[in-house]
Amino acid sequence: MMGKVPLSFYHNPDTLGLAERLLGKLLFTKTDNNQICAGIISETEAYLGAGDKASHAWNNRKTTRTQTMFLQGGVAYVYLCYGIHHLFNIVTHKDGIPHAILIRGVIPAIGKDIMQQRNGKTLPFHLNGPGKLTKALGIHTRHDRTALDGDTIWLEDRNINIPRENIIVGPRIGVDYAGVDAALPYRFRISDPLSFKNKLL
DNA sequence: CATTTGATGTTCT
DNA sequence: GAACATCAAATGC
Repeated sequence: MMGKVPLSFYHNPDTLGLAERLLGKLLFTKTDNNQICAGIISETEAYLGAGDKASHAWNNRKTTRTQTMFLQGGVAYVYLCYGIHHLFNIVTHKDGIPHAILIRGVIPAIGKDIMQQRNGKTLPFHLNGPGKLTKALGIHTRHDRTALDGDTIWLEDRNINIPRENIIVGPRIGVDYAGVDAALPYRFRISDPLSFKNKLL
């Protein structure tokens, strides 16, 4: 299963399973300057829509912003957080079910010089933080609703397999407002990204 | 070290 | 006008 991830992958109703399987896949962008960058996904969070208080689409709340999440899986949901950070999510599930997966971390892999320019100074080995990777990859709120089978933002599977014992599952970050749902184990991350440094690419 | 704060803009009440 | 799926720099021990 090499190559570009097909739209059908994102139509899967098992959003939690998808969030885990995204680890190790490559996130590609070809945005502002038409140059290709990619990073290995190292951290994700699942947001399960209507029944999930931490989700923007909790209780099927439909607004201009959240409409994107109600689309069929396989499009980008990009929104602005705290006035500064553009956060990138992947919409999953079928049309009308507002599930999404937030990408919280990547390991820069391709086009690192471009990513470093965007980042300002140096480019760390591990870009941990949802606002940081979008900056380095050139993802902007203008990419909201971008289909992930095009040539602007897409994922590729390069057979990087993350063993189960190297995946840490835990509660999501920054969602304390969500009451009991804040404690749900919907966050997935590679336990020690540094240990993969030599195996990758 | 840990903790607080300032930046900044869109959305929702 | 408050809140917000954040981050880096400044401040306080």
